[in-house]
Amino acid sequence: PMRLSRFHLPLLKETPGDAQIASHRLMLRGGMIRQQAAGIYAWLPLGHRVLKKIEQIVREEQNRAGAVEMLMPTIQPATLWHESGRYDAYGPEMLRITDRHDREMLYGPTNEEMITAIIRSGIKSYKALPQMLYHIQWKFRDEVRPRFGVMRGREFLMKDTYSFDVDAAGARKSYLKMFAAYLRTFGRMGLKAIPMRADTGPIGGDLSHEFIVLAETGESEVFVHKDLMDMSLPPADLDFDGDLEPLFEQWTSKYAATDEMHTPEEFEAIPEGERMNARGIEVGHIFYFGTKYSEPMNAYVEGPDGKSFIEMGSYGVGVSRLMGALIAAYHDEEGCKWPMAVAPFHVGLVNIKSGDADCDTASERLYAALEAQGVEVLYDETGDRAGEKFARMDLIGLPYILTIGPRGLKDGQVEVKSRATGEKENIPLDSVADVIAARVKDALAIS
RNA sequence: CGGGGCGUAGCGCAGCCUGGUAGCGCAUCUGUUUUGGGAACAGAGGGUCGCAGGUUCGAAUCCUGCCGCCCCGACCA
Repeated sequence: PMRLSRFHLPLLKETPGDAQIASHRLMLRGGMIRQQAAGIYAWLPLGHRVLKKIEQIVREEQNRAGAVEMLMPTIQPATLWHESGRYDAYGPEMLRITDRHDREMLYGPTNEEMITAIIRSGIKSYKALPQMLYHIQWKFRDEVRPRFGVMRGREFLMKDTYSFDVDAAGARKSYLKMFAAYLRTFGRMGLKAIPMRADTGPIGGDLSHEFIVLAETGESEVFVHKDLMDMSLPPADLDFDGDLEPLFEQWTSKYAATDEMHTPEEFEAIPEGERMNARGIEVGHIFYFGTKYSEPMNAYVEGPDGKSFIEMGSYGVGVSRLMGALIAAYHDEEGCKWPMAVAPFHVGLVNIKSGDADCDTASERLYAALEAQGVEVLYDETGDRAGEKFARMDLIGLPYILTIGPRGLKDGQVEVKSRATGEKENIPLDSVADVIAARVKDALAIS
């Protein structure tokens, strides 16, 4: 709960010249981010709240799937990367740093090496496997060309999970858990993310998928079977330890590929009315890569048949990029239209005539009542003009905008506007807190 | 990394070609009148013109070098 006058919310009426796409434009105009260098952004209070909401949904679904949270540092020693051979292989995308003792360090672009080192020193027996660990941490990749604001930043927040299994069959199970968890994660945010087969590199097999949200401004071209658009999400009580093969089969039997994995003959075999050609944003990527790191880094377990290298997979979600994808999916000319699950506040409360004793009293009471019910409220108690207040609320895109003014108050009514539909209704002042609280709970319960 | 463009007040821009006291709109501050969907009027404040060097009596403007940022391509959570 927050009073607007105390919140740092620097809005821009005009669009900064360097923002080319809607999500970037609205994040700047809505006071969510400010650029500090090419591809590097400060997260202002409003943007930070959304980022934390996204992060929390990702976290809950990881936990549900049985992954365990930890936190690895952003700065890593180069020694680990020499072991895997990637220090030389990674190239200029990796930001290399030298410390005061002339030691080679780097700002982590990913964490396979570090987590492998941690596991190899912490696990000796095959009985300790499987394990799945994740963290949500800032990464840095010195992209040749950062662009589209937070969609392709150099610094970005990523959730990365790593799985460790005794054998390939176990690794497949871990992979399927993350596959299911990702479907739920993106679905809960209101995004339709479609898993698409991805390049598995030298490992081969069918165990790499990109999760792609369809959006006009997406960076990659995608080809999908229309049926995938109507697929329902795995339920909240999905048994992650049960058999996930049918679910995997259901989602992967229909054609879905990005341009680099696209096979036109196969796609054109689908009846024309069922084909879809669109653009998309990659919000997640899962890999099974076997012993690619465990072998060079000598991460093994002892089993009945002697020692074996640990079978690994890694699973990434672009948390900060998701915020851009969400705006791409939910906005109009006036501003953002946040789904309840990721909205920075659930409702905006507008006192349209602050200074008027009746309006002030009613607004303060409603503010307190909503807060008491756990509703997150941004309360505009400023003396600005009505038009500015409404435009501001539309721009930042909170799901409900409650307006208290002399006109409605005369009849004991509060105007409630849904940002998503634009519909307005009047609700009695003495019941509006209950009604709205119930709706917010409802919207959040869809998970 | 190739190609293109930009850098002037918090934001959006003009001025540069043709050198001569730094401009406009929005925002901000003060006052008055307003107040139910981005108010009106009056006044005010705010600038190392990206940085450095050069040419010139004089440089935002011309020349050289550097830095930063954006766009298009090749590459990627």
